[in-house]
Amino acid sequence: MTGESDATPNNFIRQMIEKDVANNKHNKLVATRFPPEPNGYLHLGHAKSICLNFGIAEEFDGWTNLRFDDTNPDKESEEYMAAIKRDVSWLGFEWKSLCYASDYFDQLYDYAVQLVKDNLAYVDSLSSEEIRTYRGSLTEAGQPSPYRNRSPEQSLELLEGMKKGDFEEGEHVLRLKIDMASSNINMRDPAIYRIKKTHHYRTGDKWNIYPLYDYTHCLSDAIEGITHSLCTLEFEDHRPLYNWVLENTGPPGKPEQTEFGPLNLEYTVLSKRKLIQLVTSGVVDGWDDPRLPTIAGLRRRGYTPAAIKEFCNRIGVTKSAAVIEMQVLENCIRDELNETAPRRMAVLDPLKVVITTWPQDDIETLTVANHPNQPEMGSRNIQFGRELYIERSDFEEVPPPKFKRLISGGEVRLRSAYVIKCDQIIKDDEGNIIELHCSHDPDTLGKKPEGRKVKGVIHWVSARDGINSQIKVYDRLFNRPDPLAADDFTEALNPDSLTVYDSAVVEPSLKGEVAGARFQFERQGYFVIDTASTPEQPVVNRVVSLKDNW
RNA sequence: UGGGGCGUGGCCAAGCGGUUAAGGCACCGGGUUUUGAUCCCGGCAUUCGUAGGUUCGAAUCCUACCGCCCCAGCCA
Repeated sequence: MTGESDATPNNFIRQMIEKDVANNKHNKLVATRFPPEPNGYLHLGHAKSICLNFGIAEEFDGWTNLRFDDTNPDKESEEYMAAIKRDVSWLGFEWKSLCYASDYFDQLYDYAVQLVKDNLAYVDSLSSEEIRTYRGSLTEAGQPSPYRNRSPEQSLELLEGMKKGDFEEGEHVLRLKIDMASSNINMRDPAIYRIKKTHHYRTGDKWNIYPLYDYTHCLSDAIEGITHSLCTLEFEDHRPLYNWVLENTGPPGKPEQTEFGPLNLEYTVLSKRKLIQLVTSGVVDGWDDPRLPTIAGLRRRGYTPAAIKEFCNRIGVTKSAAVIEMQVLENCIRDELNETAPRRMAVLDPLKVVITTWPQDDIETLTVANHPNQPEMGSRNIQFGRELYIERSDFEEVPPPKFKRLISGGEVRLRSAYVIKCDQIIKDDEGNIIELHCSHDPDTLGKKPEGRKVKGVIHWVSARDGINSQIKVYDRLFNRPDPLAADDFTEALNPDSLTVYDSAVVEPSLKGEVAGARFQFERQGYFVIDTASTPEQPVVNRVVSLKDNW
């Protein structure tokens, strides 16, 4: 692909790992994990993490686990797990092991029991509101819970009761005993187990308590032998806790957490919570709506794994909170499809043209290259006849300055065919242009016209042979670059994010193309055959427009 | 006003005491072109948040200040 970054992506994490390997750290092993919670579909932000985790392990001959962080059965589902697996695979990555945090529930519980015995954890019986109050604030130290000095024996008994289901949700919680006065709020005796009597899709009804993230994640990393635990910036404050748990439980592995900046993209949202809101409210048509920055949405939109990976390369990995412009993403898919997509012609908004100088029933077969600079992509035949369709926007009665297309009395080149001249405009009673009568210059097929210059070229489709297609053109989902900065982000939704062209006409060669096939419709953009296509009528999504410097 | 981070052109981002301060996206020219695309050529930071300091030499080291992001779930 043109423009593809040739160098290995260099960033501070890669440099750190390179150093680790050189220093024989972790016995030169680079083991990473991609640990999504199965509570939604993956999006571009996850793609960045996936490319980083799988990419870096691959580069250093290590491995990567896919681990579901399934510690909150209230929000998680198997549908999401299936979608996540499909998306990671589609991106082209292979995990070493498919893991689940729930696989470690027994071990996690054993470690918790040991922490209680070591007087490093206790059962607190304060309500969640009381715990919040006791925690203090950003500027005030917290106060110890009255239950903090409960004896290990008593805590153990209560913990056992919590596990067996003797208590109601919220009655007790298991907390680490660290430092209520810590300037890092995460260290003020964080809860590590809560009572939750929810059925778990993997462990069934075995557990009435479920471990929390800070406790689960580091131990899961250690148990799996992860060496480099890469996560986003918001967990930076959690690193001391991550290390505290590992130091005080002593699992076999010694993973180290390193944080990088999350992805932000203009004119969209990359937050599972916000995305789920758009999906459930019906603002968009499911998780794979082509307007969404989900992997499933991008796939349906016509993006390729290579383009998404290239995007991840181009944006880099740093510790700053970067906001990437949409053009960076768009240019990745343009660069790829410019090279690989066969060219076709399609008219989204048809305007009929009658070539009055062309005999009524004559048909001429034209052989047209599938790609202007790649002859190896071959050619196809298209029919030229008396009646054609051109794009309504390619004709102007009162043209703006520098308009290079068809005007009254003017000439224009029909792409791969003849130069025509507009002789007459036909209008209906209301004054709408319904048809154009043109004459053609028979001496302009494959050659320049004699004695004059025709600068415009427009696309067309034969009225007799063209087939109807539904073409969907997408625009940005939000009309401001930072929708989350609005009081209510749904108010920033772009009402014109989808335009459907029901009477589009495409070359007959598009008939029967399989979903996922990509083309360039000349002068317009790159398009992909949608899964909703039927053998009779192709349904086509616009991936991205061509650049338009006019 | 506690703690943790981040500040290099419009947006990303290399840079790791001695370089004319990479590269991509965007933008502005000019050339080729039967896609206003692609491609090609050229332009685009005397300066690295600001102010001091160290040094023969600072985007890189030190100090202070300024700005922005994250943290007070029994979410992850």
